Amino acid sequence: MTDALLPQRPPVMKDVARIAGVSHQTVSRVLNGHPSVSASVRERVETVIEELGYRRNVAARSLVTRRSRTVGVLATELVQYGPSRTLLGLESAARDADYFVSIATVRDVSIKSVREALNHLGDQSVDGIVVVVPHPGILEALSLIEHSFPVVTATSATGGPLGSAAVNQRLGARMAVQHLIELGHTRIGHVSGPMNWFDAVERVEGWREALTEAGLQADILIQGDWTAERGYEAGLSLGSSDASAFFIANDQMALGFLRGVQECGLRVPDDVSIVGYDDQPDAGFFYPPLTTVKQDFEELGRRSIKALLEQLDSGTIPPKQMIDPAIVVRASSGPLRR
Amino acid sequence: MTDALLPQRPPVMKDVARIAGVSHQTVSRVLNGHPSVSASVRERVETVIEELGYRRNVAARSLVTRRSRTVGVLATELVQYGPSRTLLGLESAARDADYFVSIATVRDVSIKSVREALNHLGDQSVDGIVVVVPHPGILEALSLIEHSFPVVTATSATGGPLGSAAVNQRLGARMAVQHLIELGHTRIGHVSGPMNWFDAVERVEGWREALTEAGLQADILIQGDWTAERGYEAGLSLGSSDASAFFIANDQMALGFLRGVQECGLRVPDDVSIVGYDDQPDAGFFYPPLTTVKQDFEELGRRSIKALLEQLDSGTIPPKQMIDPAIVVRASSGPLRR
DNA sequence: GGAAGCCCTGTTAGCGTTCACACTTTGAAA
DNA sequence: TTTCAAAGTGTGAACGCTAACAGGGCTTCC
Repeated sequence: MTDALLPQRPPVMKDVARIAGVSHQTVSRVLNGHPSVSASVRERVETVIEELGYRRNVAARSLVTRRSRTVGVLATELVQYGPSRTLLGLESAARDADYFVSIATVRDVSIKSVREALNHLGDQSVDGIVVVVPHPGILEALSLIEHSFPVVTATSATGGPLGSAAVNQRLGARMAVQHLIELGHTRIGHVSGPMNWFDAVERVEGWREALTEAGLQADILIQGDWTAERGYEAGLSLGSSDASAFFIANDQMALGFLRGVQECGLRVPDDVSIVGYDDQPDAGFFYPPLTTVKQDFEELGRRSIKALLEQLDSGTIPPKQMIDPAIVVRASSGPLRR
Repeated sequence: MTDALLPQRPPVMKDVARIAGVSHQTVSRVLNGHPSVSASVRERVETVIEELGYRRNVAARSLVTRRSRTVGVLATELVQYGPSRTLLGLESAARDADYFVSIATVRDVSIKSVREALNHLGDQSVDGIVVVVPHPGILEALSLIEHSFPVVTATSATGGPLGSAAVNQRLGARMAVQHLIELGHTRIGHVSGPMNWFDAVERVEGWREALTEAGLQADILIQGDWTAERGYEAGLSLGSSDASAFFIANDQMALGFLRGVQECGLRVPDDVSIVGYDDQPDAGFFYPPLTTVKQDFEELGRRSIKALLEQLDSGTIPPKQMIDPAIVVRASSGPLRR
């Protein structure tokens, strides 16, 4: 009765219903786009909703529907270029589909921290999660831990039974190596990422395949860890190999590698050609500008959400999505000089 | 009765209560750490909770408490080094405090997109939000839009009526300039960020203050936009100034600047000294390694959450937190040579 | 010995939605 | 005319939790 004049309480469905002269259920129907509501009533209700600034209470809604319209993002290394861009794509696609995005990061790949992160997301009763953690270790942990929601991965080209979107990193690596072969190089080394990353494995495989198919040896392999520091060390130690070109698994390592190589007195690309991976925004301003492989990580995020929502709607796992890379040629790679 | 054997339905409070032989309210009390529960009952209930793997339903809880235990993060430029690190800190602090983190990004600074993001977070009835968007424009929009939850900013040293944590960027800029003055430089230029960023403004101010206090002119100012490309252009145009040293507002621009300067035939640091800002992970592997200012952005995130939760508990706005920077000296800065 | 207090526990009533169903009205088919 | 279906609308009961109150023991005090 009296509550008609208490503006401090946000309006609820009943308020809308009362003012529009209908039942709360009709308001609900309008809100959910139910077909059997007459046009005139629908319009009247919508007007009142607008006037009152009514917004539906998600807690009450998800209490009864058992859906939260929230997707969880399980992430790590959010500071790395790829993952952070992916997150951006995830968020915008989720918002477009009227979903919320809740994040949980893991600091390490232990079962314990994955379980904690999963519990955290589970507590919020997310409808599904997207894993932006590119370690097989995580997927293993995931398969060991019981969970009640669909999981989609947003990373590499391999990957197991889970629905996923992926950037075709193997192809990207092949393109990089192909480019070097076309320039006349025959001894092409690789500085890889840590082998507990899918991305690293895929890029190694692509490197190896391209060389083998061209009848070349794939025997100069240095394992790195994505950091510029490790790339620098690899560059310094280059003297012990006879490679005239290197494919480096990411741009940051390539940056360090460039410096290491140049400190040894070698010139890039005259003495050694270098190709990176990621095309992070400043790769064009390395010294010299870096030839690298570009991936659309934002698109990866968007497709992952799409795959997850499809899985949520249909219950079936949609076919894997592949996103193709492109090579960006700059000054760090050039023809072989002998 | 019969539902004791239906494992597909996740257990609810009543199930725990029944098995433990208490009322559901007692279970609730145990869960919420209410003092007046006897030790024996508490233990019994906890055992059952453990056995059943019971987890409390947040939707039901927040329906009645009108709190969601969720903090919203309003962010943009999540790919930039500072913001992405800040997000990491935010997430871990929030999780420690048993809060969820829900993100909403804005692509531009228009009132429209801020309102949309705010509505999005509001729909989820977040308890408060942390703004990681360093534009005054956003704060302005924020103050124009009606919102019903506390807001904390995580950025710069100035900032208005809102609670906040901040990195002391003015001090950081002063330290950078101080360092150059100590090396004997008297003509010190600055390449700034876009002036619609607090961070950019603060760094300019710090630069200006340090110079003025030393009795030096602060008249060589180039406006940039954080990108390496713009830094590169600035570096190329350096010829038209008589500066022997430059303070660059972030590392990415410094990278481009380095390259531009060197393309002009100048050597770093022999002909010109350069100091950046951020100490992003690969700054030590630029060519030459970059002297820069380090900020603990993760700590910034943590303190922001702390400030927000305090505000949530006490209702009062806690005093602003300041995080001090540190200078990291590398090879890109050296004594003045005349 | 009874009133008063405390500690612990249970009962009841919401929170704001959606779901399942029941009820009217209308129009067409029988 | 009667019958039935379909379209539109309303009613009541969940959903799983917490808040407020109510009660039953026990001690304590006059």
